[in-house]
Formats: sequence, structure tokens, C-alpha cells
Amino acid sequence: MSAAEDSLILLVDGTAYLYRAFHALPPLATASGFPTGAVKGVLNMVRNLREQHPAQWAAIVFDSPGRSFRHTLFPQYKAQRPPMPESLGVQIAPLQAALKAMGFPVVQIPGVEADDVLGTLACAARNRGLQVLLFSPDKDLAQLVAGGITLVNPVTRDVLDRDGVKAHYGVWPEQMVDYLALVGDSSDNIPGIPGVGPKTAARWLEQYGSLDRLWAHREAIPGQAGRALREGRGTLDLAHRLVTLDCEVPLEERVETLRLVPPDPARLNDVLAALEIHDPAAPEAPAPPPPPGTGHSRCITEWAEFEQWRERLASADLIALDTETTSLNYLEARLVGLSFSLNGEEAAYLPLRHKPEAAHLPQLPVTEVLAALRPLLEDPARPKVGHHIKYDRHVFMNEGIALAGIRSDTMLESYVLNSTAGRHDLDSVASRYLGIHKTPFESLTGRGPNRKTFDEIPLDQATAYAGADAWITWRLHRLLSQALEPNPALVRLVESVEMPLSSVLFGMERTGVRIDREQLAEQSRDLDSALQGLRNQAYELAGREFNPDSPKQLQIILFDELGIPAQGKTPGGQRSTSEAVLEELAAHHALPRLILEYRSLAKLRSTYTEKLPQEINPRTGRIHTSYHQAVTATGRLSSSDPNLQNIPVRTAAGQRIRQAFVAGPGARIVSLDYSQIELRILAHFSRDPGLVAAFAAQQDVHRATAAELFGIPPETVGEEQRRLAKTINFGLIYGMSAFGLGRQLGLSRELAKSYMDRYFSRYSGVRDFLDATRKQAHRQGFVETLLGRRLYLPDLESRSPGVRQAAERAAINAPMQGTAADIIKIAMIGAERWLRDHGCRSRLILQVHDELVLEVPEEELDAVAAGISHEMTSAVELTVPLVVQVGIGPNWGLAH
DNA sequence: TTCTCGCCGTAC
DNA sequence: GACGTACGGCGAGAAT
Repeated sequence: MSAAEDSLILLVDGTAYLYRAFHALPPLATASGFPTGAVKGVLNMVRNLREQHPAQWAAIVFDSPGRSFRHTLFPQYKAQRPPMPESLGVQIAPLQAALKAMGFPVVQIPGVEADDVLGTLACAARNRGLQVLLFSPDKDLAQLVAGGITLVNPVTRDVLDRDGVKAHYGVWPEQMVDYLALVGDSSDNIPGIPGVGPKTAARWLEQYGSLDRLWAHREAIPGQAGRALREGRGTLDLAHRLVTLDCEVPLEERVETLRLVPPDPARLNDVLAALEIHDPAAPEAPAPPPPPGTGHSRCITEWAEFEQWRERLASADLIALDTETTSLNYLEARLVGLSFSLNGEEAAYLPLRHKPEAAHLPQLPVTEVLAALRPLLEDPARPKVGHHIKYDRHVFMNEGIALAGIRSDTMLESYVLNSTAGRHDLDSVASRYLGIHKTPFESLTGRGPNRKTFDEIPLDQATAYAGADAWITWRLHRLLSQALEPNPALVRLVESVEMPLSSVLFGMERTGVRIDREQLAEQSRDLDSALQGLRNQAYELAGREFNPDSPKQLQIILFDELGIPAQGKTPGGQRSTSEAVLEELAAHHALPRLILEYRSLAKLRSTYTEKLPQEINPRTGRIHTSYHQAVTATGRLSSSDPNLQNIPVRTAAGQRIRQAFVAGPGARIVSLDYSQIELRILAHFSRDPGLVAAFAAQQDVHRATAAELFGIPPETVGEEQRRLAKTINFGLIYGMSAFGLGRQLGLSRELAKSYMDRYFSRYSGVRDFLDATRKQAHRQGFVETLLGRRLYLPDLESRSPGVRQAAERAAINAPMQGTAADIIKIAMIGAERWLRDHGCRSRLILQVHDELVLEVPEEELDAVAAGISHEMTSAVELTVPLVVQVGIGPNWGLAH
């Protein structure tokens, strides 16, 4: 045993680990429903800790339930905190048992918070000459840091010694209590000085050294903050006492008893078996840390080494690959370098276009290198994996290389495994599943207007960064593909849907959509003059000028100056000026109506007619959106830069904007949209005879619903009756309540309830299905789509009724919205294949959730309309037919 | 000047 | 509190 090992003690904030594991992982449970995710997560984190920091001494400290001296001092202490979720609370006892079986001393002192116990143990250990490593994300503990005591943030991996605390918070550890007293802590409900944040507090303490000296000079502090400080004596005293750790907690444990002992496999096995945790290192939980000495990256600047790597690549089973570029914009991005890994342990970075001042060695010539790699990159038989590889395909295509042989994409694997676990960029996924915290891109390039591009990054830094991208991707694929394997539906979803779809989207992005710039400019001019007029009328009515774009100013005008009674509140407590409210207010005054009109036109101008022309790519003359495949909770796509999935369609002025989406010469726009796809999916899932029959008979479903509701023949259904039925039908898909229905239709809650009751008695299959979905969601913690795509809903366990009910509505909606997304994705893959098989020049250009838009040469019109329509209707087989409406026109607006 | 948050509105 | 899923413009105020 080494001396270092013998003199090191690990002190762990067990409660913080517990919460972290609980929130970071999918809600795992035993077959009987006992939650286990947090136990599994903490055990993994602790195991990593033990491997990374061999020590003889340790303690894992837990908060004690109930009140501490801080509650006595300040009744509101932590008062705003939600109570611990029950599904977390029940895991504490088995977790502590498992930790003890693993050989860790566990400490929990009644009536004492973990922080104070940690402080007491840290000081005692340091006084005995031990080196202390404190593991906690809590900044309060930074006050303990000193020679011999170091704070490690297990989330960010920051290691804070004295200098680290100073660098991180701007104050020294001994100033930390003063600092926290000034800033306060909203997570513990500890008040601070209003308006004083981390920057101000650090500046003051830098200048005056301590709170006492700051107070002595309080009259010299200028500004709002100075005034707040002078008024804050009482707050400061209280906060100071609350944030000061008690390092003299009476403990039975002495440092000598905190010996880390070898695990007791039999006991550990008992505990884990009861929790049905077979392999704590299984893929859902953070995996073990990288073995030491791996993740090394080579920078290739010599032909000989390049040739060696090229030969290895040519015979590799799987190549993890990443590009470094000058831009996130996939059409502007220029290749700067390439990285590869073949085994998740070593990587190579091939710099190609670093600027001379960033390259201390000459780089190999880009043209020759790419020519040498091209056969490999374009070979479908050489399997490759990347993270968000659609982007890399664009980058290669910009170099004239058609990347082929794409086996998988770790971003899509992560998304299908758990869409809501967090973001799916490489950094997030690596930290979530591998526990590897990458150097943030911005720490290389800087932020703001002077940030560097990757070609300005020195080769050594670039090599480490880019190499890590490649070897991490390789390891992620190994881990995530294993994690998916037990669920064949998810494997199929990745391989047969998301991966082929990625190629379809690549083509759509590259093709882009043609825009009539002049037409939009003309619309902008029209909108300008209309808005000018509306603004002047609004000033007249208000009696003064104001900014109609500002909800804040508008509130003052409407509710204070004009005295119109306010209607609803925004989530932030402001008096709402939303469309629904202004509609109501229109009865009281002429101004609200004018504002509504102003807003709708202003929206069209700023978001669409002004913005879209700026998005036209100068080289192609078209707009190239980005489709995001790993963003939404339900499996839908999203679109940005610009978003082409929210182009107006409802109003006449909005329609004109769609008319600026035009076909090229000799071509037409073909729009195909699924009719009522989500209601059809509801019919399919619920097997409700009435709903199924309506679709089977090709009836107008809203009319049929109204006929059932009012007990009349469909032919005699009136407009108002149909509208009501339509609102109910849509409401069902969103999990709407009687209250919501009433509000939407302007009916009393009682009347709305009677309509809903009537609906559910006529369509009892729908009611049963919705109930079953809710129940199943609560039981398993997730819901599924037709293809087995999962949406985890941890909020179903929330103690807050509002949060819980919102999760229930999401549980109702997700199977329908997500199944619709599954279906159109299959249709898109089929459509693309159909076009290729028929040698068509037609191109898919847009997807808007239930609609596909193509640009079609006139001679292909009939065949393509029929062929794609067939692909869409036959994408899957449901118990009700899928129906597609086809429209053709010179532009998108007229193709409906 | 840039960033972040709240509010609002567009789509399906 | 009360209708699901997205993206983005604007104002306002803070950070730079």
C-alpha cells in the first residue's frame, strides 16, 4: 500500500449523489414495480470513485430526514423545496445496505444535515494529517477547502483547491461564507442582498476582504446595490448563520473507524438480487470510467504514418469518424480536419486546413489526402459510425465526397434509447452514459464575436479534442448498441427507420426549397404600410404613443390608463395580453381588436416575409433548413434555421407566404397530407367500433362524431355542432379536460362536462383506451408508439398535482403523436426509394409532421403523385385506412 | 454589444 | 391548473 493511499480519505455527499442518479437515469424498476434506478446509479458512481481514487478511508454521508438547527433559526429554510419523491425515498435504505456491503462506511446523524457532518469529518481528518477529498456539487462546501482539503464536483469534475475556489467563485475559501451570505441561495431559500449576484459579491470581497470590513465601508458603496446592502443588515446576519457549516457536530464515528474495507460479495449479492440489479455496470447506468492510459490521440502530419493509418482503416471492422469544420452551418462548413478511432482507445487526428499560425508542423496536402481516402470513405462495405453523421455527410459532400457505409449514428441510438434523458449532442451523451466530461468546445475557441474557428486552434489542442470525439463515439456505439439490444423493437427503430431517414433528410436539406424573393419583398411592403396605419390608429385610441410590440407597455395602456378590467395572468404573474384575452377585451374597447390585427401582421412580417429572404443561400438560391432528428420527446422531427414547419396557412395573409414557396422552371409543387392521422391512430389503438366504423365508411369524422353526440343523422349536423365535435376530437388527442373544453368553446364547465360524458358513453372504447394508457404509463413509467418507441415520463411520480397531470396528458398524447411520426418516417423512406427506383428527378423538399411536399418536373406529375401517395397510405397497416389528400400547384400555397 | 428570460404566436 | 409537440421574434434587463 502506498503512503498516498494510506493518508487519503474520501468524503462523499451521498444525498447529492442520490438525487443526481435519480434525475439523470430512466426510472428503472423491478418486475414488481419497486424503483431501483437511483440505487443502481449511485453504486456505479461510487464504484468509479473507488477505482479512480484508491484510498484507505472513506465515508458516505446522508442527510437526516427532518429539521436541522437551520429550520429553527429560519422557518422558511428550504421551505420551497418539494418533498423527496416517494420513489426516491424508498431507495435510501437498500442503497445504504448496498454501500455497506461494498465496504463503505455510511454516516447519517439524526437532525444534522450532510454538509455539517462532512464539515466535521473533513476538519477532524485534516487535523489527523489525512488528505481529504470531498465529493459534492454543493458550493457551500467550498468554505471548507484548505491545505489538505479539496472539493471535487462529481457533476462537472471540477477539482477545487484554494486556487480553484478563487478561480471559480472569485473569492478565497475563507471568504466563501461572506460571499454566500451576500448572494443568498435560492435552492435553499436563503435570502441574500437583492440585486447582488456572484459578480458583485466577489468584487466587493476582493476590494474589502471580508463582510465586516465591507459593512464598515458600506456608506462608500455606490448605486442600487450599495443601497440594498445598507438596508440588509438583518438579512446578512441570518444568511451568514445559515450558510456557515457546523464543523463540531458530536459524532460517534471517529475518523479511525471510517476504514474502507473490501466488499462482502455475498451480502452485496443479496441486496442487488432483491433489487433485480444483476450487473450494476449495465448500460442504462453510467458505465465505468475510461481505463487509465486510453483515449490517446495521434496527430498525423507524415505520409508514412498516414499510410499506416489508411491501411488499418481499410481493414477495420468499424471506423468511428468525426469531422472538424469552420462552421455549424452545414453548407458553409469547410473541412478542417478528420479524426478516426478503431477501438475506442486510441484515435488519430488528421489536420488538413489549420491556419499556418495554428500549425507548428506542416500539414499533409488536403487534395492528395482526400483523394487517397475517398475510396474508403465512399465504400459501402467499410462500416462507419459517427455522432450526428448527417452533418459529416454534408461536410464531405462539400468536398465532393459521398460518404457511404454508414452503419450507425450514436446520436440516434441515444435518442431512441431515451428521448428525454437530456440533450443528445456528443458532450451530453458522453457524460450521461460514459461519465466522460469532454472539454467544452468553447474552452478552445472562446465565446462571443472574437471566438476562434477550429482552423485557428493549435494542432496539439485540436488533436486531443478531435481525437476524443472519435474514440468516445466508438465507445458510445459499443455501449448504446448493447443497451438497445434487449429491446428488438428499438433496434429495428434505429436500423430500419432512423438511420435510413437520416439519409432522406440529408437529401432534403441539400436540395432545399425555392423561394420567390420578390414576392416576399412585395408582401413586406404591403405589411409595412398596413402596420403603419394600425399603429397610428392605436395611438389615437390609447391617447398617446407606445410600443405595441411590448406586452409590458400594452398592459399599462389597457389595464391602467384605459381602465379595462384585466382577464388572466401569465405564468409569470403578469396581466396577460394573449390572443384569447384580447378577444374577450374586444367587447369593452376598440383597442384590443386593433392590437390583435397589428400582432398578426407584425408576426408575418418579422418572422416570415422579412426573415425568409435572408435565409436564401446565395450559392443555391434556395432555403436549406435543418431537420433535427433527436430533439422532440415524441419522435417528431423539428426544423430550424429557418423553421419551415410553422409557415402560416390559416389566414389569407398567411396563405400568401406559402405562395412564395415555388417550384423551379418546368416543375410543380405536390403536397400530400395525411387526413386525420392522429384520430385514425386513436381508432386503431382503441378499436372503438363507432370510431373505426366512421373511418371505414370514409365519413367526415367530425360530422359523424357530432351525429353521435346529438343523436341525429349526419346530414342534419349543423356547423356549430360539427365545430363542437371537432374540438372534442382534437381535445382527446391532447388529453384535454372538461374545463379546457369549456374554455375553448366558451361553454360552462358543466355543459362541457356533459358533452364529454356523452362522448365517452357513445365511444366507450376510446375512454377505456385512454384510461388504460394512463394506468400503463403509471405502472411502467413510459408509454410506447406503434413501433415500440418509448417516452419515459418521470413526472408521473411528481408530488405536485399540476406537474403530474401535465405528465398524464403527455402520456395520452405521445402514443398518437409519436405513432404518426413513426408512420410518416416510414413513408418518407418509402418515398425516397420509390423515386430512386423509378429514376425520377422529383425531390422531397419539406416535411410538416403529417404532410410531405415535393418538387416535381411536370412530366413526372401523375406518376409521382400516385406513387408517393401509395407509399404514404401503405406505410403501415392499421385497422382503419390511411387516407392521403394530394394537391398540385405552381407553389405551396396553391398546392392545397 | 451580447446574452437570457418571459411572453406571445405560428405550425401540426 | 386546466391542450400535446415544436421554433423563434421582440422587449427588457443583466452581463460584458
